[in-house]
Amino acid sequence: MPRIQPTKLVSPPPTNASRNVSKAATIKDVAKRAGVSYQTVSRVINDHKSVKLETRSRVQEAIKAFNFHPNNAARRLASPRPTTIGIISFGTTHYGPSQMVSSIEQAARTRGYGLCYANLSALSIQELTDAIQTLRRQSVDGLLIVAPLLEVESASIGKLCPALPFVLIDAETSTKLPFSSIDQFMGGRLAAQHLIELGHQRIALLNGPQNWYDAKLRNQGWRSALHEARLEPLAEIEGNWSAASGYEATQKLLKLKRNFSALLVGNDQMALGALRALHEHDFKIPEDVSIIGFDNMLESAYFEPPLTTVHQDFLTLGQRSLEQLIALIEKPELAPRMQVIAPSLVVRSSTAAPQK
Amino acid sequence: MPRIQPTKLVSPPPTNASRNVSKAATIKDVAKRAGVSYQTVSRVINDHKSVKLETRSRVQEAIKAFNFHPNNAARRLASPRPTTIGIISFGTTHYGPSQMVSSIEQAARTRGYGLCYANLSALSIQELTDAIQTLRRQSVDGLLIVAPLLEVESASIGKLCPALPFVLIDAETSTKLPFSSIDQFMGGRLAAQHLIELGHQRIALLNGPQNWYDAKLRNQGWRSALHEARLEPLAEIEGNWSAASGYEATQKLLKLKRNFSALLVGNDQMALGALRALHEHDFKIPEDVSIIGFDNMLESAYFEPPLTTVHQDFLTLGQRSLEQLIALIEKPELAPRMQVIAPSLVVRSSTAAPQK
DNA sequence: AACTGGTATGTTAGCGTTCACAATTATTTG
DNA sequence: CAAATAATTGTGAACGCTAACATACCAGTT
Repeated sequence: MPRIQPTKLVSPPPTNASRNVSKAATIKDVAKRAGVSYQTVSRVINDHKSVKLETRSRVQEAIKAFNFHPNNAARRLASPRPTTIGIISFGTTHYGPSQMVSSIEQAARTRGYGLCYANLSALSIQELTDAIQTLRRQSVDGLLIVAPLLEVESASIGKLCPALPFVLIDAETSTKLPFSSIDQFMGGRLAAQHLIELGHQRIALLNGPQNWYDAKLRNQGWRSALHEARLEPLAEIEGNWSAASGYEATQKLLKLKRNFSALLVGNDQMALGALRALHEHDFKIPEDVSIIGFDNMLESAYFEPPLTTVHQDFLTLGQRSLEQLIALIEKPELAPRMQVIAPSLVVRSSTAAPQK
Repeated sequence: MPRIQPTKLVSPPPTNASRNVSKAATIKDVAKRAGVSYQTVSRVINDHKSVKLETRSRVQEAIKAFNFHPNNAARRLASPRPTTIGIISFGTTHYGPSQMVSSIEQAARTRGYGLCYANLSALSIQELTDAIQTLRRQSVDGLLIVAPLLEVESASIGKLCPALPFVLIDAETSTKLPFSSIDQFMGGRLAAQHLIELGHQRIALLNGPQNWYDAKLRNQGWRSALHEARLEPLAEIEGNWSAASGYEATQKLLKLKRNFSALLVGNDQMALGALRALHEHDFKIPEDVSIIGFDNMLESAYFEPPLTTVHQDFLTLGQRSLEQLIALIEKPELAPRMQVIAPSLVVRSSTAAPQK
């Protein structure tokens, strides 16, 4: 028999059913169906020991029936247990950062942490503040910052993150903030030493952008090794990490006619551009010019010729820094303050002894 | 005067102060300081109109003083307003996916949404289920899935995401699930047509991994154009997107001695490997062999020689699919179901008419 | 029989916010 | 100037969960 609608209701509010939003089941729905109190359901969810096996399975069945997922917001609110970490990255279209982000995500998931993500579109305090704000709103329990910050920015993070543990990755910090990185200085030295051992004396530098901490350190590493061998760089020029910039920088370098026999390059992508420029001027690599990159990106073994470079283990770095952050969150007093991973040299076919 | 400790307390529980956790300020603390009710503070936070200017600024001051950030967990719990979207990605070390993830993050931030992130380490239903579960726990309001899922997986997402809006990006779906992509088939056709117009007839295919939807479509696009020109592929071989696999595949192809004059390659990285292999066998590019890639990754303009390829606008794709998801969340009935972006051909120096 | 101690469950009170409404004050209007 | 209206502020409840405590039950001790 059709029910008579009260005439007042011209347009009834859309029911959940009609909007297909069908409010998610809660712990109470599950409890009712399983015939227990909601607290028991909570115990099952959290793997609490003191629940009878039979009750437990009954609850689990109900959970499945409702396709129930505990509401994380409520959980966070009710319990101080940390559940989410935030990651701030910069330049994820570059090889290193993107590697790191995915290894961190992987590690976080296995440790039971969720991940919130913010990306910097520029290296400014403003952007950084924004990103931190965004993540704070997500109420993350800790922050992993994968960005080549310089001292100024690093220092301000402490202020931006009161009462929020964080780990800096590849950032400059003299002030004992917790950080993790690969030893860029050492990497630079490895590269330069390799050229020196081959007998090169006329060496030019193709730097990465000097507002990146990594780029600065690599440069210092190169210089340190050169200096030890009583050499001076023949010329020096700066790119922005891209192959395009490597190409242009090398063109400029060639115009200088300084006649270098080897080129130290800030990363593999710029090295690719450099190779291109040298080829256009009919230089043979490595006979006429030796060239060495940095990063050991997957592709560099297939450059023309395969590139000698410095390998960085981004995966390990990502994992280690996550561990460090979790330690910092869970037992602040025991956490290591800093971690540095050593890079290694990968010799391929773009370097050789100079021709006489 | 030293205070005498009660002897019972052997190890006092660490106070908040000693752990430097100093519980974050809440809306009530702010209210008290500003001399208003907590509701008024809430109004200020949410930009509600009916708050007197003077009161508002008083509250804002208090907010600053406490460095107060609204607790998102509580907010979510109390209000149905969506705040967070989840992104599931695969293969972020590749050019396309990483581009997309960062453009999506950018767009989400400006729209006021936070981003939770999960990465698939493999293309399996298991991994997918895991990732969705992880994001569910974060109680995201919608899902963006950047993964080259095949029909099987796409279909199961509907079941895995009951009552959770999502958009598939670059996934195969015949069943009208909301999705967004770049027209891979058309891209394939563009590439093949270019070679055909140059006069090539002996064309070999270097496919991407055929369990990726993109790779399949590109292949179909190639074949469709070849078929129209009454051509058959001379040979066909499969790589896994990496430069390494492109190198190996090309070596195998060369062993077949099928004497191809042009090579259609599934992406730029494999094309890099192919170039390397061909150079090792002293082929001149493009005189002896023309080669064309896919993606137009930043580096491809600096390959040896600069690579002709198919450009995909990942940034736009990322933004559009975010818009689509937000529409789906906010007004489900008005949201577009699908979006397809056209790719374009970029001609550089790796293609030319075949030698007679 | 009364006590211990364990195991299994239920009850109460928040967590920090927003929502719907009630209450107050200021401003207009007839 | 009273009444009506608008602007502003406050109150109670609710969101879904967990923590801490309270209760009930069952051995096994003394």
